[in-house]
This record gives sequence, structure tokens and C-alpha cells, in this order.
Amino acid sequence: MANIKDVALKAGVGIATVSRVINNSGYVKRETREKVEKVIKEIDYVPNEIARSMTLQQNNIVAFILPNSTHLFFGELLYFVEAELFEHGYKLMICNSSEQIAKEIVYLEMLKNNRVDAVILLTNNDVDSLIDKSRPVVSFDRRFEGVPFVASDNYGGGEMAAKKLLELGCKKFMFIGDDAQGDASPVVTEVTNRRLGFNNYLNSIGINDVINIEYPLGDYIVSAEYVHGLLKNYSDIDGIFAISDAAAAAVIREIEHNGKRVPEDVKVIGFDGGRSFLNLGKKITSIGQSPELIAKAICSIIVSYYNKEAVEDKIIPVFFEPGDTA
Amino acid sequence: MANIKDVALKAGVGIATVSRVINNSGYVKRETREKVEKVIKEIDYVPNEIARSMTLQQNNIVAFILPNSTHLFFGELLYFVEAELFEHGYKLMICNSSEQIAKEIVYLEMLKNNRVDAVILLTNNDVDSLIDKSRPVVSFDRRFEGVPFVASDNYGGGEMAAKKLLELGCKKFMFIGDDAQGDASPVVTEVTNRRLGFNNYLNSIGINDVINIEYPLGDYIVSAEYVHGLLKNYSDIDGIFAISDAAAAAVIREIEHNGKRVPEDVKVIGFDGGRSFLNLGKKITSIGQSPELIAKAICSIIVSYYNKEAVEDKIIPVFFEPGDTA
DNA sequence: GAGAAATGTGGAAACAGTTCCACATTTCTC
DNA sequence: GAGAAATGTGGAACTGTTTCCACATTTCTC
Repeated sequence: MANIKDVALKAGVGIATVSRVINNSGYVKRETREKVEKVIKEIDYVPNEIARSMTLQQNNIVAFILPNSTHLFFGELLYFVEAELFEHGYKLMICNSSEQIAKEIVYLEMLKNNRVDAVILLTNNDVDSLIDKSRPVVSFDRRFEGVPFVASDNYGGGEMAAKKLLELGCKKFMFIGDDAQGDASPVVTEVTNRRLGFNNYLNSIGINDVINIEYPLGDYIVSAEYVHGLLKNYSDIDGIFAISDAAAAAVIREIEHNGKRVPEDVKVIGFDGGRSFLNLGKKITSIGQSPELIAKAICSIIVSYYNKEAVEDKIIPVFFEPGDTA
Repeated sequence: MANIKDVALKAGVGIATVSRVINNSGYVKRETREKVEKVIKEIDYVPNEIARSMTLQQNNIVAFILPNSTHLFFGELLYFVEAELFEHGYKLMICNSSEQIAKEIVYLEMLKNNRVDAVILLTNNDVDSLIDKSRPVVSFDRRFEGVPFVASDNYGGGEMAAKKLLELGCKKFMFIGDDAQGDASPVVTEVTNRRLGFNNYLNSIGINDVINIEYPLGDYIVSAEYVHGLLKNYSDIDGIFAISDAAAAAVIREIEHNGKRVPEDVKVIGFDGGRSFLNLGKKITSIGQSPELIAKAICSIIVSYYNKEAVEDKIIPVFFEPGDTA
């Protein structure tokens, strides 16, 4: 493949001049520019971005580490992040961790090697010590010391779900989420915030018997048996807030399987936005997160890094998405 | 950040020796190796992959151009492609074209600049002239001259759907797909193959009144009105094969909206595999494509490229995925 | 029309590695 | 124990850019 030297030689100018033409920088006489441009076309020269990134110490590659792009919401987020980065001239490298910390570690190392310009981190694991904080990192949904953070207003979302279920006349409430640690844990995850928003609001109006049950991490893969086991002891519940739409769907299936009707007997609100092109029958009522706004927030932080501006955490509003299950 | 020279200096050896230690190549005395390794740890040296790719003329980055990772099947494919590439030590750059040829063009150009090692192409556009065929390219679901090709056995899938609907007693058939060109077009897309498999099989047993109707490209975004318009003139149809599960879902919704029952009055088979974690109510009966097998086929072609082995097209079997709609 | 400012150009260093080659030392083989 | 083979090491060229710097030429300004 032709390189800059070939162009310079053929055009009878110096390498520096060709570089100036390509980058539209410095002074170049019109005729010289035209001559060079002609040669570039002729020999089909394409600047080597790898060599550029070497001198510039910058490659405009952003990496996105996420558990699983198959998860609808993550997939949407990925889509919008990519679109937004594209607008700003960055490329996106995707790293599915499949929830495996080992894979996350390998990726985190690899990204160091590759001098990736920025990393977007979406993980449930405690990888604090592995993050190269000397480089731009943005974390979604999980706080790490010294790393800018973007998340939906999960606490507000929890409150919203509680209010809605109350409004609809529910009396006995349940929260379902992968919130292993409970209040004792030092780590306040965003899932915890959903639970807290939900519980605290209900507590604040005198409802103290909210049931909180644990749903396995990685909410998109659950067996019917598992869900059955979770729910079997709670027959009087009539208002459920689930950690995700996927969890909500699994729960609704189980409830209906047991002969109760949703939403007539039990109302269920999920989280993420209830979108699904494959939905047949009911649409899940949900607290929506906007992947587009989140993506924009993440990217604006990355852009700020590039411009050496100060970066700060961002909390994105959620919205109520009506459906057929509450 | 420390570089190889720093290591060499501190360890009192030559740069070449450090390189040999890192890459485990050539001869290095045990003591020397240990000394170097110690220094690497001490000053936290991480080899710069950009510089490496420059000399090696290879960066182990594969790009995947696809319309939209939000589409469930594409998202799954992306997931498995990434996982498979990871196993082989490659990184994946993702390029959502959003079906816009303009964005595809920009990406195709950019990937040339970045000397990406290989490109996986998933497009509906005629970008033949834009493909840099001097470099490894694999195309999924769309044939380009001189580009290795991977696809599901779409023709077989069409036959399979026809047989199944016949088996279930259907009498009047319809195919719904984004197959604008019709038989007259020179381009045989894979969608065409699904249609042909379906039609040809029915024709071969004497059924010649199959209705083929057009469904808009980008099957994941359609309005109810649009679908209504498509179907309103065909009240006697009782067996439908739709181009995708998303299309099937839209069609089923419309049919039920019009007071008919699925599958009692009309049976519908989709394409892709019927998977969806958000499904409530019916699950779509479908001809399944295996994203995992497809991903493996794509990656094995890329690996063959790297090893300078011959590459050849691969057709991946499909399977019948039972559901509630046929 | 002289001196200053603006414009135009190319050489060479720098970026951070790999690898060929030459040379030195050690180990083997008969 | 001599010659051959294997092992060990560093220098330097090379990958393809950008950019600083020095120098040349043109255009302004009074």
C-alpha cells in the first residue's frame, strides 16, 4: 500500500508538505496542494491511521466493556453510544464480558496495551483496582472511586414505581432484584437505589411490610423453576416492582402459570422501558431508562476528557412507560 | 508511560533483548530474562500495541459493519462474533450503519485508514465497489463478487416453513418479506432465497396461488397502520411465512386485532428462532438461525485468512423452533 | 526600496516497537 | 582439542506518520 513517501516522491515535494496537505495545516501553496492531491488520487493513497496514532499518541478508539449486548437495554445503549461516538469521530471497540470477571480483566489489560483513548465500563464486578485511572474512564450504573459516573435516576424510578402501584390500589408490595448485599453492604449499587427508592417511599407512608426478594444476577437468563421457587411463598402480593423488564416478564409468566391474572390480581412494573419488537400479547408496564440520553451523557464526558475540560457525574431522568401489566 | 527503552536501560541490556523477552522469541539466557522481567514489573511496563501493529503491519482488529445491533438476531450474532474473536485474540470494532449507506461508506473508508485486519460485512446496500477486496472481508447474508460468504440455509428454511404449514393443514399461503426486486432482479438476496424455498416447494406440489407481499426493509420498525394496509386484501389466507420474527410479531398483532385467532384461524411462522426474554403470551413459531454457528463460521474464515489458507463460502443449517403461533 | 511579516518548503527527529545481521560465547561431536 | 553447531546479545534499519526548526521566498508597510 502506498505511503506518504511515495506521494512525496511522485509529487516532487517533501514529506512534510504532503502531511500538511492531508491535514490541512500550516502553509501550502495552492499549486503545490493541487499537485499533491492529484498524486494522492492517482496512486490511491490512504493515510495510515496506525502510524498517525503513534505520533499523535491518540487513536480515537473508545472501548465499551459491558456484560452482554444481547440484553435488550444494553444493546440499545450500545447502539446509541456507537452512533454518538461516530458523530464525534471516534470508533467503538466492543468488549462483552459475559459477566465473567476473568474476561473483564483480560479486556482491561488489553485496552491498556492498545492505548485505547477511553473506556466505558458497565460491570457488576469489583474491578476497581484494575482500572487504569490515568486514562479516561466513564462508568455506567456502578460507582468507582475517582471515575466519572453516569446512571439513570434509579432511586427516583423506585419511588415512581411505588407511587404508581399505590395509585392503582395495591396493598401488599414486593421488590425483585439482584441485590445480594442488602443494606449491610458498603457498595450502594444502582439496583440498590431502585430498591431503596421503592422501599423508602412505601415506608414513608407507613407501609413497612414490603417483601424484597433476590433475583439472580444477569437477569436475562432464568429458568421458570427458579422463578417459581422465588415466588411460591408469597401468595398475597398484589404489587410487584421488578428490577428489569426481563425479570418482570419471567415473574409475570410464573404468576399467570399459577392461575392469577396480571394486572387484575397482581400488578407488575418492570424497569428499562418495556420495548420489544417481538412482544405478543401484553406489553410490560415499566419505568423507562433512555438509552439515548444516557449515551449522550457518556459521550459528552468523553469529549470533555479530550478537550481537557472538567468532567462530572450525570444522573439521567427516568420516565413512566405505560403497558398492560399494571 | 514507560517504554521498551526504559526497560532496556534499567536492566542494562539491549532493546532487542527486551523485545525477545516480551515476545518469547529467539535466544535469551535465563538470568537475562529474569532480570528483564523484574524490571518490567518494577516500572509497570506495558508494551505499546500501536507501535507493535506498525512494525507488524497487523493490529488484530476486526470490524463488524451491521445495520443495527438492537435487532435481536443481529445483537446475538454480534455477541457470538465477539466471543469467538476474543478466543482467537482479536478485538472487535463495531460499526452500526443504521441502514444508511452514507454511514457505511464512511465506515468502509475509515477502516481502510485504520488498516483494520478484517471486515465482517452485513448490509443490504450495494457497496460492492467500496469494498477493499485486497484485505480480508467476510460477508453475511449478502453475496459480493470475490468476497467469502456466510449465510443460513435460507432456501431450506423456506422449504421447511412450507412443509410445516402444509403439515398443519394450511390451504392458502402467504409470504411476507422485504424482497423488492422480485424474480426480475439480478441480485439474489438471502431473503429471496427464503421466498424461493417457500414458493418453489409449494409450487412443486401443485400450489400455485401463493401470495407474496412486500414488507419494508429494516423489519424492526413498522407501524400497525402499515401492516394493516399490507394485509387487508387477503382475508382467506391461513398460512403465513414471515421474513423475520419481528415481522411475524407485527403481522400476528394485526391479525388478532382484526378478530382472527392465531394459530387457530391463521398459522404464522417467523424466521430467526423465536427467542425473546420479554415475551409474554405467545411465543413465535419460527425457523431458527443459529447465531453461534454463524459466528463460528465467520471467524473461522477470518482465521483462515490470517493463516493464509484458502477460504470458502459456508451455508449454515437452520432448525425448526416450535412456538405458539403455528 | 528596505526591513518586517507572512507564506512556503524540506530535513530530521521523534513516536515505540520488531527483526536482520554481525559478532561473541558456549556447547557439542568426532 | 579443533571445528561445527547452538546459544546469546546489541546495534541499527525499518514501519508511516507529525512537527519543530531552519531557511527561502513572497508580500506588506512606511
